[in-house]
Amino acid sequence: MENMIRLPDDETLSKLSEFYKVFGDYTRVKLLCNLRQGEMCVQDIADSIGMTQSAVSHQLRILKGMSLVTGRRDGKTVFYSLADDHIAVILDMGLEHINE
Amino acid sequence: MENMIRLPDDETLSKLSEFYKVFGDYTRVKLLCNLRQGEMCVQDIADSIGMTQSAVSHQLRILKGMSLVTGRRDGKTVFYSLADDHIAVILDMGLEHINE
DNA sequence: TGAACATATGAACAGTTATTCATATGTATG
DNA sequence: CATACATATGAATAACTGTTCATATGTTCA
Repeated sequence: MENMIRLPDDETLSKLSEFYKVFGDYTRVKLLCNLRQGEMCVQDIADSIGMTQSAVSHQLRILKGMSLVTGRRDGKTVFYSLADDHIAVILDMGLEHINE
Repeated sequence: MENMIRLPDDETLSKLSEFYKVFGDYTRVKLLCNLRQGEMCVQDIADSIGMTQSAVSHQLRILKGMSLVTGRRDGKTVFYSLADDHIAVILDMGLEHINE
């Protein structure tokens, strides 16, 4: 019965929905797919997805808050990358799902 | 370079974010976790997650529209279940992620 | 230290979304 | 066919969310 998972408690479910919510926005998912290729700095992300620096920074804060990305400062610039493998797997599952 | 995935085009990204958006709601994710255990009818879902029949039905329509669940009618009642394995994998990845 | 650059943040507005309530549709059975 | 039951749907409202604009913080280098 490996497939049987107990129903998570309310707090876990709440965190879970907050976690997925982060993927549920065009800008953020585009941002994540960009980072899937490797780390990028804020302005390059902004240019790549056609968004202002401010908007990207706001979104990065959300992504960082949910531990989807991590930032690494190098002088003036901050380089962001995906926090862990779960994120890439979720992106892949999503892409597979919509390609059916 | 198995890990290298081309950046999806805008339409794909849009679909992708719409897909994840469905997970990004407490009621829906609770609903999905319930269905993870096996198929359920609408009223039982409503009772289980403490929500009105109407609210659940509205959410199920969204979930069905995005092919996250499928419905099977048996007489008066309709039984819903997860549409495919991607959904369960995504739920598992999410749970693993927040338990860290 | 002061100027220039990269990033972060706060407030406000516009657009979106989930629930509720009322009601409609679909199905079985007397 | 009429009633009862399960589910679905439409409209309205209240709450939430993402972007913009202005500005603040942090960092380098002359």
